[in-house]
Amino acid sequence: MARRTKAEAQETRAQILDAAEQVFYRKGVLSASLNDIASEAGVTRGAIYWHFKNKHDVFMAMADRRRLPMEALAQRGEDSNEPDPLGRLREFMVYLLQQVARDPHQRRVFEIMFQKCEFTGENEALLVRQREACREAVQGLSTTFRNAVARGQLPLNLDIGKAVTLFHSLLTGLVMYWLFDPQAFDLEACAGEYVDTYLHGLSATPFLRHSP
Amino acid sequence: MARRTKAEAQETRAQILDAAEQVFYRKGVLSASLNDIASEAGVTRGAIYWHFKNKHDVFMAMADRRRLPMEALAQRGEDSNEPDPLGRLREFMVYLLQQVARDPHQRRVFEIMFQKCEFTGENEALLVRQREACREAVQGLSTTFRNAVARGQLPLNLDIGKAVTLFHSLLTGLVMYWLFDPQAFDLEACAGEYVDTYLHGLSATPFLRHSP
DNA sequence: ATATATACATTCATCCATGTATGTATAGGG
DNA sequence: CCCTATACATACATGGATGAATGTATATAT
Repeated sequence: MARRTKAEAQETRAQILDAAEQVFYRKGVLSASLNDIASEAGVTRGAIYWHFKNKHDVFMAMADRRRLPMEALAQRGEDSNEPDPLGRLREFMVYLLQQVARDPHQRRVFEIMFQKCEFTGENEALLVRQREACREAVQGLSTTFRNAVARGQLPLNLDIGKAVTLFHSLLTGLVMYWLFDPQAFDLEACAGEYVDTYLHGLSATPFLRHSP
Repeated sequence: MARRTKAEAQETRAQILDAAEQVFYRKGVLSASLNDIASEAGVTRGAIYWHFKNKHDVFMAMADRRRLPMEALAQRGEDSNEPDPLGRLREFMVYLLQQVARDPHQRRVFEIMFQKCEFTGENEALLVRQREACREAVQGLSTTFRNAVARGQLPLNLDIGKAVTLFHSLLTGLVMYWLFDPQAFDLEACAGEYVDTYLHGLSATPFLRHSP
């Protein structure tokens, strides 16, 4: 086999990333060899080295590809014209949780990140990137929360920073716990209930308030 | 150097585990070689192979050693004579969170488990063990919650299973988020507030209730 | 006091993953 | 129609980690 057309080349690139996702999931990122990925993709290591610099490069590309398509959903609450920012927030949370429970792709990528990856050496770059992405998300969420306060959906003296921290912790914790032990509880069915408990708490709790 | 006394041998064993903790933290479990651990401990690989079967064995031993000394604290709420099970629960939660924030050892071990370890191949055994330990903990916590209900500290129709799931998710999420980005929030200072929000929510929320 | 098991250190053989260098057939531009 | 960059496959050199084998000096039991 030799030179393919450009479209075909992009196809093999995608196949390599698909294969990487599978192999990373089965063997872990560090334990997976480029040979494993190559044979899973039906190519040789040469193909991988043509499209990517090394395994780390493959890993970054794989992580990038499944960039949550949820950002759009999340940002709907940031619009100050949105009459129901809290509703959008709820939608987003439930959707995220159920998506993890339903979509095997999402689940695999999360599982790779949480359980099959060492964030060390080169890979620490990914941690840094995710940290930055997370901080941006926190900014956006803060806006949504402020909108909800302005619309009277949340108390005026709510400590938004702490609310966002709890938001993030709840989602992270539920996803991690469920990936850790899927039989422990039914994430898809109960997502709404957990989210509602959190949201209701924001209004009902005497905590999470500004001091003055 | 040659044969040491039994006490000295136990000392070198401990040194090896200390070194493993350091090296695992710096390089990740899989990336760390037994040479790294040996030189960090001031011994040769021979010593490690004497005390342990292989790297995986070292890893398991390390994980075992720092078995949370919190179990005792957690179990205080399981005693049906305890007049304030909810108080013990709160104590435990706050203690756990603050311990992670304060004790570098605890923090390192958690960070190794969450960020510097691939749960794959041999290491999956650890996941299984932790899952079992977690399920036992869930049993104990359920007892504590039932005691709290019996004492009138929590509503009668509280869905204890879901309450425990939220409990676990909240702690996991807060610890993970903070280890992921320690500058995002002050875990030590705010631990109590987050815990109180959760506990208050258990009573105040209309959710997490049994259907009948 | 001696023998033996112990607690390591040292050495060796092997394997496997990586990176690179080289080969090669073809797509696509001039 | 030809040339060259492309899209891989193949071959090779290297290094580092593992596990086992062997060496060795000394606790310790008898």
